[in-house]
Amino acid sequence: MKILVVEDEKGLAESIVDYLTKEGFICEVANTFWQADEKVSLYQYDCTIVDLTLPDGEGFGIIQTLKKIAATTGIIIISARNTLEDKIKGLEIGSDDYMTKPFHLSELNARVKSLIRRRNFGGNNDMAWREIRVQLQARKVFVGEKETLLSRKEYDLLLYFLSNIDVALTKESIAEHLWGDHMDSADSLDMVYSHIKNLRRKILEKGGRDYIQSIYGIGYKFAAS
Amino acid sequence: MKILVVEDEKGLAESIVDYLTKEGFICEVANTFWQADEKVSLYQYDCTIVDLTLPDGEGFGIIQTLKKIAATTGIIIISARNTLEDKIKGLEIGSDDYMTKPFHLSELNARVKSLIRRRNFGGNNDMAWREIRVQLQARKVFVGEKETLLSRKEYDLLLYFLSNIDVALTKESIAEHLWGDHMDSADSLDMVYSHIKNLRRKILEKGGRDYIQSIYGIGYKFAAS
DNA sequence: GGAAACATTTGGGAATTCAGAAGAAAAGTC
DNA sequence: GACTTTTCTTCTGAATTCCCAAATGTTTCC
Repeated sequence: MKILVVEDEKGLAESIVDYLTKEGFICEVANTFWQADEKVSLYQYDCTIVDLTLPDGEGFGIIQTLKKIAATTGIIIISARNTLEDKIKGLEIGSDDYMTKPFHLSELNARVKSLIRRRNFGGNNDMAWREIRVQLQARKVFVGEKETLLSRKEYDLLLYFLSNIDVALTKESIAEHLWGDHMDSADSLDMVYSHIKNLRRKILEKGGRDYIQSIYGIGYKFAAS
Repeated sequence: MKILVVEDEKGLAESIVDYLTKEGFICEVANTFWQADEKVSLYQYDCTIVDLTLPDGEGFGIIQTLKKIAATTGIIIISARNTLEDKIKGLEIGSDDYMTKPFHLSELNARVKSLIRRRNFGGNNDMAWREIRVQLQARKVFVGEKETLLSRKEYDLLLYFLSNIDVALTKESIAEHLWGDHMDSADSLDMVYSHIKNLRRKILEKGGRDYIQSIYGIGYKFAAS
């Protein structure tokens, strides 16, 4: 899961990233609205956290822009202003949640998780395809009737596949999804191989079929036969 | 997909080419604006990456020239200058995107892909003609109801044919499309024969008709009877 | 018929992927 | 904090796939 943090205070941005990274999210930071705009149009994020009080622009405008560019991104506003009008306006305009400074990181974390659950998977909290089934809120993965325990990377990888059934994914886009954009393309290939291998093994061990197809020179595809 | 990199710093040019080549693009380099001019007027590129700060000329002029010569080419400017005016001017003049040095190669890659996606209208569409059908997203090729597995070159070749139905393609333009212009013209012809043959075989094997017509002395044409 | 162009076959070699294991890092436990 | 356990990363060599080049056979054109 990838999160974009739009915040100009370096200290705050850093502590948010620290916290959320430890929670298993891939985090990236934009210091200005302009940067945020660019990043959102280039990459996909599961959630965007926006501080409304940045120096370089009118706050509410950017929310609408973000919405337009990437309709799939959930948005959480953080703001120093605590007026009810602002809150309502924020929600009306398209943000999904609203927090006022100061706040506890643990609360932000909880809201992010709740938001991602809500957005990506509507009311039903499972993803399923063939005999593979994932309970998102419980973070459990089943192969047929048997549960298999996946590590964080394996879990993220499986979810990435499940939300891209029958689509050819390049090794690079997989790497980018699992580690963010700070990775050297060359270095990350071995890691991708490794995690693919582990995921395959764990699914096979539970009696599942190997749906991860290798595409020579390209990457992988999750598909039936 | 072919990309032209206009950059005089050998090191930077090389690392860009390395990275994008691994991503599956065909890359060529021009060290000067003059060279770039020539190349663009001779060949077709899906995207041109231009460093504005080359020694041999006024930067913005070349963008307009490129646009005029090859309106179909997407243009990404890279520049050391970070002023807003430059950025705006660049976009006004007809570039599609703007990056400031230094940048991550992964970001450049993302921008190239996003640009190509934009230009090709979504890119998620299928291509089909007679009983040949290609699902671009899944990178699947069907002949009638049967799927056939193509290697990278074969796949590229088929796509080239499908986007040039009923058009006579010279062997040279095919070679140039598959390998770029760093090929010895003589050597590459045999390779073209080879890949043509493999593509033919794979389509015939699945019960398809042979739509690749040889035109003696010229090249090939993808057409019905 | 002869020369040029095209087609097919083959094998070496490069690039890519895989499997196993060991080392490094992180997380959990007492 | 020191220990164990898990996860992540890196490394090695083997296996696979594909690309290319050369040799040979076939067709087309004049």
